[in-house]
Amino acid sequence: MGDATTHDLLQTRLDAYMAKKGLRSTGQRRTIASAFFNGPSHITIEELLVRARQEDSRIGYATVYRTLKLFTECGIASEHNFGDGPTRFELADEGDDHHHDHLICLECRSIIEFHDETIETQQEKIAKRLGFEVTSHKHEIYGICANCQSARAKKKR
Amino acid sequence: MGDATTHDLLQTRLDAYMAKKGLRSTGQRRTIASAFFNGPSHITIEELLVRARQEDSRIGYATVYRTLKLFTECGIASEHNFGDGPTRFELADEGDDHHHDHLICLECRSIIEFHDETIETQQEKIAKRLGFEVTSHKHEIYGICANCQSARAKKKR
DNA sequence: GTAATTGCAAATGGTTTGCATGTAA
DNA sequence: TTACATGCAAACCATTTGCAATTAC
Repeated sequence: MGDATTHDLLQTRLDAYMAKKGLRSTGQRRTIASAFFNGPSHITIEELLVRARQEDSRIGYATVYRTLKLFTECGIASEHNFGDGPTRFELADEGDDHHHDHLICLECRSIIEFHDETIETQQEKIAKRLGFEVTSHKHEIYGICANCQSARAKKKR
Repeated sequence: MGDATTHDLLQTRLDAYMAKKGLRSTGQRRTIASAFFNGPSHITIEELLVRARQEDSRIGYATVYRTLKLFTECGIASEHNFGDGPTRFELADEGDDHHHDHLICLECRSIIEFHDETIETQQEKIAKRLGFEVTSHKHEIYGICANCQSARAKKKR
């Protein structure tokens, strides 16, 4: 993840989607896409706006919202809300077999990604048993990360 | 779930929490508690307000919010937001071993609960491997329920 | 040329809060 | 009698939308 190949793939998917829908490749969209591809993961609209404005200071709030909605629709971005503040966006997984979920530290708000085939499989089994056709899922584990645990232990001493 | 025993248990936990914090047992709180215990699961603040007002028409919006925050804090309610509209509340599970998660139909918005020990265990394993101390988790599967699938099939015919 | 796109500001929806009044203990 | 609780309206925050001006194709 994060290499040129991934970006190319996602860029291609975006281009295809825009072509199919008759959408236009504008300067703002290109700037926001670049900020999104090159910025940190789990980025917010606000953070993205700051980065995009370094390229083009006239970019507006609503445009970033609209553009990220577009990215999500076409499948190159996925959104998560981890229960505090605003929605965060990340590059989409490249396929079902690459899907990842998150552990979120309630103290420092750091985010760790994990992938677990056992859970994915089990989930499918449950859905099938209940006659459910799965579209997507959200699996978030909240807790205290290793770092914050030792910081706490230190404080107590 | 839903039997008198469960309610008694939760009521006791609520009373204990209020006593400990020096909070008062008011008419509004009793009314809202009763509406929550006897109403449908996955209820919204709005729905709860309507029900509570059948008992006491002067109950305000903010009071229901504040009361359900109290219920959540003391552990008798748990909240979920399934991505559309407002937060929904349900009676808390009675222990870690009873924890359940949700399947949500994107078409009819029905909610199915499931419990899976394999997933719970696997989740713990992942957290431990990453040095994470788990506080809570959220596992939601979104898709199309059996009913809506057959309704779709019928439409196509 | 024309339909898509943008920026802005205003609107929205869910939730929280300040404050004067009411009430449980 | 004195905190705590309540109702109301206003504030808040993230997000969406209407619209006139702009721009890609």
